[in-house]
Amino acid sequence: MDFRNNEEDYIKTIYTLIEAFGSANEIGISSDLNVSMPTVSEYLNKLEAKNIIKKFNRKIYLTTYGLDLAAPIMSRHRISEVFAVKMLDVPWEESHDAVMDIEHSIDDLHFNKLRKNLGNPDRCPHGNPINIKENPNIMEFSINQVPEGRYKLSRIIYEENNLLKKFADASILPGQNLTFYRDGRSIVISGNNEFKIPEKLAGSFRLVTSYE
Amino acid sequence: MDFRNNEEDYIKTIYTLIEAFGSANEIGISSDLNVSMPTVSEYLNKLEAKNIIKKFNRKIYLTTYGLDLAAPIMSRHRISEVFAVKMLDVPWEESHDAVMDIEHSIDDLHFNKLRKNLGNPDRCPHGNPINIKENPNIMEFSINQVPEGRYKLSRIIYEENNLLKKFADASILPGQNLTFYRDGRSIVISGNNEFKIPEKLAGSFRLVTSYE
DNA sequence: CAACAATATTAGGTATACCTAAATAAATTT
DNA sequence: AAATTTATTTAGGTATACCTAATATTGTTG
Ligand SMILES: [Mn+2]
Ligand SMILES: [Mn+2]
Ligand SMILES: [Mn+2]
Ligand SMILES: [Mn+2]
Repeated sequence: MDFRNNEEDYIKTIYTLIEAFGSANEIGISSDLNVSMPTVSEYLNKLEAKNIIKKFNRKIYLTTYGLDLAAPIMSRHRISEVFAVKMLDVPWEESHDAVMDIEHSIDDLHFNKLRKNLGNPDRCPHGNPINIKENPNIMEFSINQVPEGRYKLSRIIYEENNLLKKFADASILPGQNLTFYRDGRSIVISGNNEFKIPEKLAGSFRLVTSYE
Repeated sequence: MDFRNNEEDYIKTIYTLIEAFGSANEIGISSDLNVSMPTVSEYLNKLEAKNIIKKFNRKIYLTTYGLDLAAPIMSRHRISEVFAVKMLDVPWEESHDAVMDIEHSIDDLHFNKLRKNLGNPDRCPHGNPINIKENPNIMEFSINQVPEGRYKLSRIIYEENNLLKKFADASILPGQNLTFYRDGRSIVISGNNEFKIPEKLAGSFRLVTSYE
């Protein structure tokens, strides 16, 4: 009876799952928001009735209206993460979890001031754009689109704690280089050290060609 | 169905009313928190059952335990106000209202980091101490304790929007000088301009002798 | 001191976001 | 195709913080 998610949390989670993996499903939402499946099912009905999401088969998508709602939500989330890193001394890999209350507690007007006073960042600590409607104009690929090799990490879309920790431990933050190779249904990534992640997560991190 | 107060809000409001006026009552709490009288009555029963408050006649006080709870709550509130002024460009007289969500959304550990990164303030923008258990060792008086005349404003405990605005408009912020005289049941205060406030509020602002 | 005003409480009800247990539907395996 | 596993929904219920209308209590004052 402690954490209660609100509409913004549902939209944020759905947006992120779609951006990372193409669509969202109820299991993913349930595990990201730490609520039971019936709770998700029920909540999605509300979002559907409000024309925020649409389901095809069992895949969940945001409507155009839903995307319009998502833009400022993602922006507030990502500015909050920059704030957490710069003003609360939170390590970048923990910043996603650290802001889950803050992001709802400041309005857009004040978030703009905060962003300015933080030096006008345009990416969150994980490399994701603060303005999702701005096309960053970068040639980004997800791991399943490119051959094994060496790349620069552009961003990590699905900001899951354990995943982020692995990157942090290997000193691979956005902007840094990594090498990867496939091992069956897994992907082995190395920076300062090596770690393995399931192929399912491949869509979540985006790479650019490394010119170094 | 938008704003919902939680236990911290009730404790903060009760603490403030007691500090400003000696005790709290249900009407004061109701108007400060914008909730109906039955809601207050009901909530106070819970706080009493939890040994946080105690009623004598109709006057409400915090227990020792309640005061222990109030200390970090007031601290978070007041650090939030400094943050609002410095990082969100909020005018000092509006900062109290601006932080009503923020103050609940950051834990003590991170509030300490924030405070440090804000330059270790020890007062909120209204002059009130961030650490309420530290005795500021200042000879402070409320208006009903001193003769008419010229004083330095030390702090404004009851941070009510209209009240703060009057001080701001007259350019009297904590640390600045004011002159006052009595006019029946009102008090007339002047800084850059003159305004009148009901005697009831006298306890809320504290003065020190001005040496200028 | 009765009358009126101010303050507080009771009674009965709402919305939101949760939950467990059980049922159903869809996708994978044997 | 039947059996099993995975994903989703239904049914029925909880806690928290609110509300209005009505009633009771206390304080003030003519
Ligand atoms: Mn994040
Ligand atoms: Mn991020
Ligand atoms: Mn305040
Ligand atoms: Mn203050």
